Amino acid sequence: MTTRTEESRSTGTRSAATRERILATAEALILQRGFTATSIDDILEQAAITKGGFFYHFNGKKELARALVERYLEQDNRIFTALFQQADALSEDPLHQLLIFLKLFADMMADMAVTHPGCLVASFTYESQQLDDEVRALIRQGILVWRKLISLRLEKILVKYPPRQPADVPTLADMFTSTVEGGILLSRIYNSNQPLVNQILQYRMHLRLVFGDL
Amino acid sequence: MTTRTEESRSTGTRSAATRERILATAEALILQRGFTATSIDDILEQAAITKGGFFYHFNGKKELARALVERYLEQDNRIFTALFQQADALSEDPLHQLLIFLKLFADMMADMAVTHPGCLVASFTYESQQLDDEVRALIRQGILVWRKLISLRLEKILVKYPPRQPADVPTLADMFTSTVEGGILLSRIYNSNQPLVNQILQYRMHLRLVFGDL
DNA sequence: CTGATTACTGTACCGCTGGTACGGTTTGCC
DNA sequence: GGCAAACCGTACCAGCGGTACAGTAATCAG
Repeated sequence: MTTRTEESRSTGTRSAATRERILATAEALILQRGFTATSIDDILEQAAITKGGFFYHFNGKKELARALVERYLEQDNRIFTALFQQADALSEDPLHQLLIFLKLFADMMADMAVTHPGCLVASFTYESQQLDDEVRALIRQGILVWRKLISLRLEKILVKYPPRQPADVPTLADMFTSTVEGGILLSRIYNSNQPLVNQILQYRMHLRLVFGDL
Repeated sequence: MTTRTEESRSTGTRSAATRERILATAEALILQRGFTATSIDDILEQAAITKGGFFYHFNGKKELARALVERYLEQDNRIFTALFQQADALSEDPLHQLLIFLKLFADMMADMAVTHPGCLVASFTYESQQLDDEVRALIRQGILVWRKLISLRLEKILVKYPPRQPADVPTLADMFTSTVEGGILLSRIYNSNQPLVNQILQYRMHLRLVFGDL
């Protein structure tokens, strides 16, 4: 009955696979419905696991939330790192590297089959009261990582390209996060990835204008 | 016991006052905790009303949501209209009018005593599964109004100011919404209004750069 | 092959709360 | 003083998060 998808043969990875199945299912459901609106029973049903099994892996819903945020930030980090590596391989110039990264990112969003499911960080931020301080700290940490990622590149760019207007690096870096989160919201409302893609490209144009590349 | 705050004497405005009290309380709570996580009982307690009284005014939680969105969009509209009127009084030039509007808006956000409570539109978008199609339509409608408001002004600007780069009006208009929503999210996470203000001003700078005002 | 450990299943249960319903009571108004 | 509108009080129930635990299947060490 429990249609196991037969991943992870051999070693003791069975546990990890189940855990991952729970996390993936929970993330999808929470992005659709929100954290509070997603019951544990909902997750159990879709993940084809029993309550006992669930509580074997997680002590409760809050610990699930914690694990979800950690997983999400790690995933996100992997994606960004990969895209930056690609971009860095295509140019030596710090400005062009960042511009290429943004183009690659926009392309990736455009190529998504379905509408962007949303960002767990945003979803949790709007229900932060239901989560522990620890989870909130994790989220803030994640945002700061994104800020740092872009900031480092902006600093390098500043050295080479005098900005057309005085540029505040943290604000310009935060603008990336702001653009993505705002774009995702628009995409959810318009039910299409296009707005998200457009906003990312607009942010890209902003950087080009600020650093006199146009 | 029921500490009525003794507003609205005389005429049959008692009902409207109660209704408004419920709505205001509900909005504050929902922005803090999220829609699903806000129980009717929570609202009853803070609004000093009983369950019976509540259901006299609203058929249920979903209808409350509907009323909240309507109220929110109306409020929002009033604020934007007022700021635009102020801006239009200060300049004849379409570009400068929009720039002044953005400055006024940024100032308003900066002057808020507490951290921006969040946007109901965003909050509901992330829990849209719990709402009727009607509410979702309302939200989309609201977003489209904002787009239109800015688009009309951008069109006028385009006539006078040739853009430095080909400008897509809807995308540039959506960028306002995206900036505000993204900024609000940042402000919630950083627990300060500054990021929101900074993002609005950065959007303002983007427009200045695009339309060659710098 | 065996036995121990891990990784679950299945079931039964509990306290609590969110949402609904509705009969009764107060208040305002002609 | 009578009639609506506005509001109170209470009762009800499904469903939630969480617990407990006995039984069973998979995995691995020796």
